[in-house]
Parts: sequence; C-alpha cells; structure tokens
Amino acid sequence: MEEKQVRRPQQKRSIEKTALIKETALQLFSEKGYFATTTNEIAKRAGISIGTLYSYYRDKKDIYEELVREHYEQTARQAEEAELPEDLPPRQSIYLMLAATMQSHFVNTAFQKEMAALSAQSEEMRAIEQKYRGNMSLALAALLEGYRDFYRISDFKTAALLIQTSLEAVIHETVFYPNDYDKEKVLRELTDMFCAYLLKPEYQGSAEAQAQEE
Amino acid sequence: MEEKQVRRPQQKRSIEKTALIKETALQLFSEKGYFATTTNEIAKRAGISIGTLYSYYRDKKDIYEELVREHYEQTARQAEEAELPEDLPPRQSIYLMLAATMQSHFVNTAFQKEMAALSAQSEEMRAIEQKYRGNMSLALAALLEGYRDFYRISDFKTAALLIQTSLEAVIHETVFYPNDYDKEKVLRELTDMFCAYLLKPEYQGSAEAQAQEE
Amino acid sequence: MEEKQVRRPQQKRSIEKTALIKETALQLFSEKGYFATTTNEIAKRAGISIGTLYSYYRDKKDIYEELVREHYEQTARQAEEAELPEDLPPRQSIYLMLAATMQSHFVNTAFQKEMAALSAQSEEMRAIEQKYRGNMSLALAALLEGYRDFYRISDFKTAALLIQTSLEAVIHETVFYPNDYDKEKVLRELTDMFCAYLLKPEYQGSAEAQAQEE
Amino acid sequence: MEEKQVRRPQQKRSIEKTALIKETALQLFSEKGYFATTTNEIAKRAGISIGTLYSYYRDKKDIYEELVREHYEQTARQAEEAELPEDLPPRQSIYLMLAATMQSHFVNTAFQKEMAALSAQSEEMRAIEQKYRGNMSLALAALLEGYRDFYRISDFKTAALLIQTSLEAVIHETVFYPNDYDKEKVLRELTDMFCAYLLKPEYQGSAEAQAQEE
DNA sequence: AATGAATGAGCCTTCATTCAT
DNA sequence: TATGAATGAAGGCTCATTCAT
Repeated sequence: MEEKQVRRPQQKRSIEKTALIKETALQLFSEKGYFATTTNEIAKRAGISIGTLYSYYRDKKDIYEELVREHYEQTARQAEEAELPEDLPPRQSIYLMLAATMQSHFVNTAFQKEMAALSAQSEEMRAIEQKYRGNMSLALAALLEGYRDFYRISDFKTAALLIQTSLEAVIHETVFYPNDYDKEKVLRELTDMFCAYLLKPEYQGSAEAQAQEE
Repeated sequence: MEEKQVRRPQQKRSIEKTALIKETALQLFSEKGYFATTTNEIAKRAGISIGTLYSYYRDKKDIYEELVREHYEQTARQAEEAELPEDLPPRQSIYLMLAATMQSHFVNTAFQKEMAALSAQSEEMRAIEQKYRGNMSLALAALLEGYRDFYRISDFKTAALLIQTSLEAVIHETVFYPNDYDKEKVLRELTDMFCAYLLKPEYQGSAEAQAQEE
Repeated sequence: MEEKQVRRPQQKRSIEKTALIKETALQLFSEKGYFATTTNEIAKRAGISIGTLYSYYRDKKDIYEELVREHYEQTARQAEEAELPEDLPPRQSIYLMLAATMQSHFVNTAFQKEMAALSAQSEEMRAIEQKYRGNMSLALAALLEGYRDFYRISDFKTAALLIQTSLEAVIHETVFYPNDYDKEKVLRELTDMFCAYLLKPEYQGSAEAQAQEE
Repeated sequence: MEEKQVRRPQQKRSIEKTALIKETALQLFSEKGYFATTTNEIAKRAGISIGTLYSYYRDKKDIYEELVREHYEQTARQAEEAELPEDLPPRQSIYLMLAATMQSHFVNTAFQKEMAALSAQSEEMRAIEQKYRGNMSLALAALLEGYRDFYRISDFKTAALLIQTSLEAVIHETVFYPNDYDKEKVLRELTDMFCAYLLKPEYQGSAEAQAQEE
C-alpha cells in the first residue's frame, strides 16, 4: 500500500495554488461550515479543477488541518512579535497583552467557531489544537513568571490556564457575534479581574486611574 | 405545495415519543456532531422506526432547533430557581455558585460547542441562541447585585459575562477532556480569582482557610 | 466506530432481493469483468435503486465475495451429491469422477476466470478461495484413500493436489473458450493419465477397453 | 477525427523507452492487476513522465495488448529453441523438460492469470491469445513425437495439452503462494505422474532411483 | 522530444426522506 | 399510527488523458 502522493513542493507555482485553495476553503468553511462545504465547490470557487485540488491535498480533512495549523502558527507568531514596552506598571502590561490577544481573535472568527466544534468531535483535531494551545500556555506562563515579584499567586501553571482560557472564551463571546457589549469596557473589566487575581494589592493600580490615562 | 403536517404533541404518548427522540438526538449530536449523526441512527437508538420519527419532526434540522430551544429554556429556568442559602461568608457563596453553575454547564458541553458552530451559519439559530444567552447573563447579574455590599466591582452586567464565560470555558477545558490538571486545585484557584476580583479585601477570606474547611 | 449494518435477514423479500442482485452481478461480472462493472449498473439492470443495493451489501467487493462463496459451496455440494455407483472397476470410477467435475465447470466459466485473476491480486480473495479449495482437496484425498489397495502411489495428499489442480486447469483450458479440442477425447486422455499414475498396472484396465464400452 | 499519432519505435532511443515502459507495466500488471495499475504509476516507476508514456502508446490498453503479444511470442520462441541433450534416459528427459517448461512459465504467472480474465472480455485479446497458445501446444507435441518409441501414448496433441496445462497449474499452485507443500516432493511426484502416463513400463525407471541420483 | 500540471467524467457510496403496507 | 424497505440526489475522490511550456 503506497501512500498517496500529494505535491508539496517549494515551487512558486505550487505555493500560489495551495494559497489559493486555502484562502477559498477558509472563506467557505467560515460561511457555510466544514460539512456544508463541498470540495467541488472549493475548486470551482478557486477557479481550478477538482483534480488539481486533490493533487495538492490528500482529502478535505487535509485542507482543514492545514488551515488549523496555519491559524495557530499565525497566532503564535503574533504573540511572539508583540513586544511589550518595558518599564510599564504591571496593570498596563496586562492590559496591553489582553488587547493584543483580543486583536488576534478578530480575524477568522467564524473559522475559529468551526474549529471549536470540530475539535469537540475529533481526537485528531483536538490533538492539533492542543499542541498549539499547549505552546501558547507555556509562553504565557513564562511571561507571567517574569513578573513574579509583583504577584500574589504562586501556582503559575494553573494561573496561566485560567487566564488563557478565560480570555479566549470572553473574547469569543464578545467578538464572534454582533451584540451589545462595549468591547472596550469588557477589556477593561477583564484587565481588572486579572489584576485583582494576580497582583499584590500594592501593585494593582486602579481601574479608574487607567481609564483616565487612555 | 402544501405544508407537510407534523403531529404536534398533545397526547401523552406523543409527548413521550418526542422526548425520547430529543433525548437520543442530543446524545448523538453531542457524541458525534450534527452532521455525523444520521436520522436513521437516531431512530434506531431511540427504538422507533424512521417513519415514526418523521411523523413527529419535519426534518433533521427541526429536531436540532427544538433541542437548542429547550437547552436554553432549561438553563434559564435552573438559573432562576437556584437559591443560595443565606448568611454564608461571601467566599463560600461564590464557591457554591461556581459549583452550581458548573453543575448546569457540565451537561451537554459538546452540544454547546456544536451549537456555537452551527449558529454561525444560520441567522435563525443565532436569534434563538442570543435571546437565551442574554437572559442567562441578566439572571446572573441580578444574583450578583443581591450581594452588592460585599463587592468591589460596579459593572455587574459585564462581571456576570466574565464570570459565566470564564467559568464555563475553564470547566470545559479541564473536565471535558483527559489531561493532567488537578481538578480540585483548578476549582479553588478559580474561586480565588473570582473572589479577588469581586470582593472587597475585607470580605475575601483566604484560599487556605477555605481549603482547610473542606 | 460502529460497523455498518446490512440487512441479512431470512425474510422471503430479502432473499429474493439478494438473489436478484447476485444474479445480475454474476451476469455483469461475467460479461464485462469485475472492474468494468459499476454498482449503479448492477442496480439499474436489477431494476432496483442503488440505495437498495447498498442496504443488502456493504460494498461491491461484498457482492463479489458472496458470489465466490456460493460458487464454491455449490461446487462442493455437487461433488458430495454425486454418488459413484459401487463395484465399478477403478478406471471407471476415476472417469466418472472426472466427468462430474468437468460438468460442474461448465457453469459460470467466465466468472471462474474472473475469480482466478482477482485471487492472484488479492490476499483476501485468495483466502476465501483457498478455504473452499482446501475442503475440496481433503475430500478428494479421502476419496482416494478409500481405494488404497489398488494404488501404486503412497503420498495421497500430494497426489490429491496434482489431480485436483491438473484436472481443474485442463478443464479451464478446454472448456472456457471455444477451441478445437474434442472434450470427450481430452477427458479420456486425462483418465488415462491419472490411471497410469495412480493404479497398479494390474488394475489399470485399458483406455481402449473403456472407449469400447461407451 | 484524425487518428492520434503515436511514435512507432524506429530510433534506438525509442526502442529503449518502449522496452522500459513495457517492462515496468508488466511488473505492475502482475503485482496489482491491470485495473489497479495506473498509467501515472507506470510512468513514475519507469522514471519517465506521463507525457512521454503517452507519446509512445495510444492508451493504457495499447500497452497491455503489446505485452500480451510479446508474452506469447517469447514463450513460443523459447519452446522452439529449447533443445534437450540427447541420449538421456527418458525419465531424465522428462524431468528436464518439466524443469525447462517450469522455467519459462514461472515468470509472469500472475500476468497470465490477468490475461485469462481480460481476454474473456475482449474478442481481440482472445484472438491473440488463442493463436499463440495453439502454437505452443503444437511445439510441445512435436517435441514429444521425437521420442515416440518410448511412449505408451498415441495422441500426442492431447498429451501435450495435458502436460503443459497441468504442469503450469501445479507449479503455480505450489510455488506462487506461500503454503506447506514440499516443493521438491511435488516436482518428483509430478515427474512420476508424467512418466507413468507417457512411458512404456520398461522405460519408466523409478522415482527412487532418480531421487538418489540427485 | 520531454515534461508534469491540469482536467473533468465518472465511480463508489451515503443518507435524508418518502410511502406502500 | 407505525413500520422500514426503497429511493436517488449528491458528495468525495480517482485516474486516463491532454497540452502549454
């Protein structure tokens, strides 16, 4: 049983093709969901033949997985690149970190919902998701440890879990659909929650002070 | 084109049948997702014929929509009914509230993920979802307001959003899939985070004290 | 992962349906070969829908395997039922046995060719084929042992292999296609070969004698 | 509709290319069967591009037909050329002839099975096959006639058919697939069968004697 | 001559839905 | 009312073949 070959070359032509396919698939998965999107539809909308699509991707799932991979890679890259200015009061640092994370969730929101649902049903998808989530969690824990002297907490690993998960969930809730929430307000409140939780009272600064500065 | 008639349950027998169908469908949608579940499978697992199923529901989507409706109705009802015992120290109250909320969200988590994704594709579903989620948030906000004197926060509506959403997400992340987290530790840390956020310093009590009591 | 269910009941209706499908498939496999026959074609020619076909058979291979199974069962049954009259001279017995075997190869010859080719490429098919062939080989060995006193050979197992295999192959060669061979002559010559090989000289009888008797 | 032009090999380079293609195709058809082999696979394994393959052969069937043609031509040629050393005891001659025939049939057994099935579906193939098989049988018959004085048989044409066919089938059965048979034992038994059949008793020699000589 | 990316008809199979019993 | 056999549109995917480079 030979493994089916798919073209995965570094060639410019191929990269353009795969990019086109991924872009189209992301659009359709976001619009209609993974299952309601057909591979023939992806090919047609991308302006290529179905055969071509299948010469670049083993199957429909393969396209999806690559999209998930790229999504997390991109998110991770953004997190790395976002360098916090030094010498900020801790509350300010936390606020900026939250804001950056929220920013990155404004892209591909529909696709992220789709991922959430599919991961719930598939071990495989969940493994991919976990891998990248794990990396992000560790990065966050490391970040937190850098400020260790300001904190009232001791279990950084669990704290990182709470923060990452809560942040993501609140953002999902707030950003994914049109709703009445004032995003800015939510963000400030979130900052307040994390500060109260993380920082020793003497380093907390105040929500009001911060609000005024902006 | 006449509208296809479906029996709307009046008779006791009918109500039992639809309940059976919904129960089975919820199970399967949660286990395998909406698209991976077949109507024939629902009928078989429910122990009825596919024909009977289609005499109670117009089509597959019809079953799903009724499930969504009921899910939100039930959650809202639980929130209304849940009364905390009075005269507890606030930390204790929060802990119990978290536990209660956890209880109500622990069921059907997979189904909730599924809803999130499917709703993204359907205006109709979105409307239902929003209506009930909104209600739930308001209910929690009202609950929080009852304890207003102990709290350091002022924006109860947003706080309710943060708490509800964070709690749900952390529980999901920790409990739903196998992982290394110490569940008890996570729960205490969560209580600690919410206490630090919600309560004035003088009413916070301490995590250590609470841990000993248990 | 639940096994896909196929209807395999004893019901009269089902038996008629599967018989219809098998009959049609045998026709088409024989006419055009396994690969050139499509499942939709089988369904259409059988006058049923493709869905019905797939409710009785898991897949195309499943139909084929059942045909193979039935073919061997039928052949085995014929072999069992063919009772040789007792007290015949050995040469006569051998001749009758060969004639009966040849007879059974006149049915479904094209399908038998197809089996021969497919078995060469598939472990699975070969396993099925071997199972039934094995049974037949044992039966033949047993038959031979019954005449043990007349034979010059000692290794009955190998002898059974040679006889079964040679007989089948010669018959295939002679019967499958129109050709110039005089089947009767071939059969007599085959008898002669096996007699010369199996029987002690004093029990061989003569080919001429036999020819005259007929 | 113009007939599609294919290059018919004149040039040395072309002959090498077609030889390479045929060799590869024979391998693959034998391993996996005609239908399970793709033209792209042939090209890849042959180390040429699919375009080049199609510049030498009109289509897939074209390659196959040329293989069949060559297979029979080659087998016929071998039969003609094979000269047995003179003055050997007959049993020895037969043994050597069997060995030689075995040699020529041992290759491409799988391909022969494939041919048998495919030919059943195509008049054209049938014609080719019959023509060459007929020739081979005649050649073997001629060979046998050369030893006429030692033989007890009279119908050399039919004898040739029996021997050729039986030998081929037994070898295939014994050698081609893994099984428990002792190959050497089978070959000696086969020699014994043919000797008993072909040779007058006084020229038979004995199986034991032969076994010792080896 | 050679290349191999591109094509798209068509195959196998699934499953929501119907309807005769 | 209930049944479940039957339907067939439609989807994922393959592969023989073409043609621009």
